Amino acid sequence: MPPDPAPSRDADGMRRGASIVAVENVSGSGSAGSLDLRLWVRLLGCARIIEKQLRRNFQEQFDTTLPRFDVMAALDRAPDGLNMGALSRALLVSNGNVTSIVRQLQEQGSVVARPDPGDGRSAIAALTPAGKAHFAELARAHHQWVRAALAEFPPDRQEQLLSLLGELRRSLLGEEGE
Amino acid sequence: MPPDPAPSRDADGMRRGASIVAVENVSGSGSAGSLDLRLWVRLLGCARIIEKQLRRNFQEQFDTTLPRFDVMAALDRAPDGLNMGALSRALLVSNGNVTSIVRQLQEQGSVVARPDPGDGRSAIAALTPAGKAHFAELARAHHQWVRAALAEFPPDRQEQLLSLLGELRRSLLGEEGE
DNA sequence: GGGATTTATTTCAAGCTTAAAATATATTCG
DNA sequence: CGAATATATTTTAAGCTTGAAATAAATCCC
Repeated sequence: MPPDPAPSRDADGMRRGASIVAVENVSGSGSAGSLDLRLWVRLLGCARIIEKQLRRNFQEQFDTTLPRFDVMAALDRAPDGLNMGALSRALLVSNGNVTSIVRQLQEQGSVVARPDPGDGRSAIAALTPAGKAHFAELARAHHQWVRAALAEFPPDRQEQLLSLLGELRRSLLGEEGE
Repeated sequence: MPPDPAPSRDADGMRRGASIVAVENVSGSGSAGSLDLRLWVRLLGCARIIEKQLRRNFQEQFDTTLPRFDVMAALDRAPDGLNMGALSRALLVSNGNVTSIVRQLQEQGSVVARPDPGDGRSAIAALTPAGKAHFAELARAHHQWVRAALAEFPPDRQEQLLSLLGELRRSLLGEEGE
């Protein structure tokens, strides 16, 4: 039998957070890459660092996942429930994806799905009381994790960044209101 | 037989790009949510919008994926090749993940793995000439997509955002050099 | 009413992702 | 040398993700 009870001293099965990072200064002219490429790489990198922490926290502290949290959050804001299509639109994920996540939540008792009286094709998913309570706990922890992640980044910078990202988002989407 | 040859008029199996978006103003005090939560949601949203476009472009125009591109990019910058561990560290993904992506690239002829003469445990992966050529094409397209995505966002804003994200990244990581 | 079309959802195949377990090869040091 | 330990990698189980195909129910319109 192996003599070490250590949980995992093997290779590194946990780092993550940047993917495209490797693209930094590739295919560009100089060694620094072009402005737009560098911006994209850095944006993705920051998002992944935080996302990774959140995912890990959800897994370790609540044995759940970010997508499940997303679905619960959407349902929490819809007291009368939502059908699959509405959930899919709210979360911007594919329809088939919602199916399996809702199934998980049903199995764990956080969600119920009742047939839509007005449309035989749809069922309406909603949080159970237990699900609502569970979500409240998750949301509190989630907010705390985000706060902790951004704790060293001063509020005035946060304001600036928020505003700049708002501009970016508008330019990425329609640019309506030019 | 169904009379329409249309590729897909069914439900929406493609939207995506924000996930956590649903959390906007949840569990907060007011309707706007706290600053840090809003910042996080917006950051993730922007990253996903671009990421999604890139992924779709890779799929549709080159029948490949972002992770495969990442591995090729890392190998392109290492003329002598890299072993799995180095790749895993460079890309910040798990070791097991690299294994399967490299396998795909080997099967498609873009990568070869030769045994490391100095270490029997390692094999060194490197781009083949065909892989190098293919990557050059992919990188050109990738840069063009990023440029196009950010085209409406003015360069001075890009500079500002780049710098602010640099600060954010530093604060997320060590904060070394305070 | 009833066929054609549209809409809501599920199922499916393929691929990414991780963490943990399993292998296999080095390295250390007694 | 040889056992203990460390390192490199693969395999595996579980879950997310998408897009396409398959159902099934509703709507349109002749």
